Amino acid sequence: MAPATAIVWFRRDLRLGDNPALSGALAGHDRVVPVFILDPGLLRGRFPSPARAAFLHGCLRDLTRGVRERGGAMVVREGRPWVELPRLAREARACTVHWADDVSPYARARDGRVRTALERAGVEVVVHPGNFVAAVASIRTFQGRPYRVFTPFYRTWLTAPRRALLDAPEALAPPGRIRRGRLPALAALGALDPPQRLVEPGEDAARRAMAAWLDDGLARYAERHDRLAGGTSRLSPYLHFGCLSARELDAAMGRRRGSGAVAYRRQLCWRDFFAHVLLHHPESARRELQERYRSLEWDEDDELLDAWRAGRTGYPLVDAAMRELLSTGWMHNRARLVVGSFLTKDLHLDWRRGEEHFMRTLIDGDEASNNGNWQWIASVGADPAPYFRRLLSPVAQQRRHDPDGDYVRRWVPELGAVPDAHLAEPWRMTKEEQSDAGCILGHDYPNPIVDHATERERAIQRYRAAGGGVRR
DNA sequence: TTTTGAGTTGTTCGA
DNA sequence: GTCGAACAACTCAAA
Repeated sequence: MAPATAIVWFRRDLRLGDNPALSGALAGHDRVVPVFILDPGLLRGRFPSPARAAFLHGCLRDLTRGVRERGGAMVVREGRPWVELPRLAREARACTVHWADDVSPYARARDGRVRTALERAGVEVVVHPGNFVAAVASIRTFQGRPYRVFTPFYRTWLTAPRRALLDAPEALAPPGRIRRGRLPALAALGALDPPQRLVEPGEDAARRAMAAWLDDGLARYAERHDRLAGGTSRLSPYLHFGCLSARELDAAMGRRRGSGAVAYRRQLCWRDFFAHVLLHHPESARRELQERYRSLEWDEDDELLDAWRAGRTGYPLVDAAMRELLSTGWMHNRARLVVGSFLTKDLHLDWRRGEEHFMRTLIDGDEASNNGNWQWIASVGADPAPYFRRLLSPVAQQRRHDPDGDYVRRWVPELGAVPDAHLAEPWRMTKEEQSDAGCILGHDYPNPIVDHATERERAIQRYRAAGGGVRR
C-alpha cells in the first residue's frame, strides 16, 4: 500500500512547536509535506507591506531550516492557493490537507475556495485551531451571541477551555520526489526597502524573546507598559506570524502570579477579542462596526495626511511615534493610541487612512487587531466608553508617558537640546530659547499644523451630530 | 421581556 | 500644584 501522505499548509503559523496543524497532520500519516504558498493576493493585495514581507521572508528561512534539521523539506510554491494546493496534492499523492484557522475576510474567502477545490479533487481538509489563546469562534454570550464588549468577553475567555500544548516533532520524513520550489529573493516579495531589522525573525528568536520577556519584563509590566521608552514585550510580530504560539504564551502567564502577568494576559485577550469581532462581523473590515457612525464626515487633506505619515505635525510625541514606525516597522502601543486619536480627532481624517498606513508599515500588522484598535480609537467600533475618554491630548500624553523625553529625543533629534519643560510644547519657547536649543520653529522643526484645543471641540461637535445625541 | 449593572487605556476646569 | 467633578445620560450582557 502506498504511504499515507498529508500536506500541512503553513500560512501565519510559522513554527514547529505547539503547532496543531502540523501535529495533526503527523498523527496518522507516514509522510507530511509542509508547504508555504506565496500568494499574490496577499503580497500585492489590499495591504502590501515591504516591512512585513521582509520579516516573513526571514521567518520562512528559519522555518525551512528547522524542517530540514528534522529530516524534512519545506515546499514553496507561488500562486493562488486554490490552484497550487490541489496541484501539490496530486503530485504528492496526498489524501489530506491540514491548516490552522484564521479570521480575516480574505483568509476566510480564500480558505473556502481552497476547500472546494480540494474536496472536488477528493482531498480531505482538516482545519485546526488558529494562533489564538482560546477558540475565538466558539466563545458566546449566555444567549448564544458573539460579544461586542470586551470585559464580559474577557470574563468568559478566562475560563474558556484551552487546547492541549503540543511538542515540536523530533523528526520529519523527506517529502519524496516532488518539486520543492525555492524561496525567492527579498525583492520578489515586494520587500525592496525593508526598514532596519529591529526584530530577529523566526521561531528560535521568538522563543528567546519570550523567555527574556518572562524573565525580565513581565513582572513590572503593570507599572511600565505605558512608558514610551520601554516596558512592553515587543512580541507582537512573532504572534502575528505564529513564530510564537499565543496559547503557549498564555499558558506561561497562567502559571504566574502578580499584577504584571494579569495585565499582560488581559492584553493577549484583546488580541483574541478583536479576532472574535472581525470573525463575526466581517463587514467591519471596511466600515464602522457601530452603524450610527457610518455617517460621520471625514475631511480629505493630503497635506495633513502626509505630515502625519512623515512625522511633521509639530506635536513632538506624534512625530516621534510616526518616525519610529517608519524606521523600525514597530510602534509602542500607547503611541499608537496617541497618533490614532490625533489623525481622527485633531486632523479629522478617516480612520481607514490610518489603518492602511499602519498595515503597510507595521511588521506586526494584523488585520483584526489593527482594524479593531483603529475603530476603537476612532470611537466607531466595539466598546461602550464615552467619546470624551478618547480625545487624547498629545501634550498631556507626552508629559505623562515620556516625562524625561527619552522617547521623543530619540526619534526627533532636532528637539534634542530643547529642555524638558518645553519638550511637549516647543512652540511656547521664546525666540531666544529656540536659538539656545538650536531649534528654530518653522525652520528646524515645524510649528503645530493644527491647534489641539480647537480641533478637540470640532471633533466633539461632529461625533455629537453623527451619534444622534451625546453618545459615542 | 424587562430590568439591572457596568463599561481598557481621559481631559479640563475651578476651587 | 492638587484634587474632585463634569463631561452626558448609551448599550451590552446577564439575570
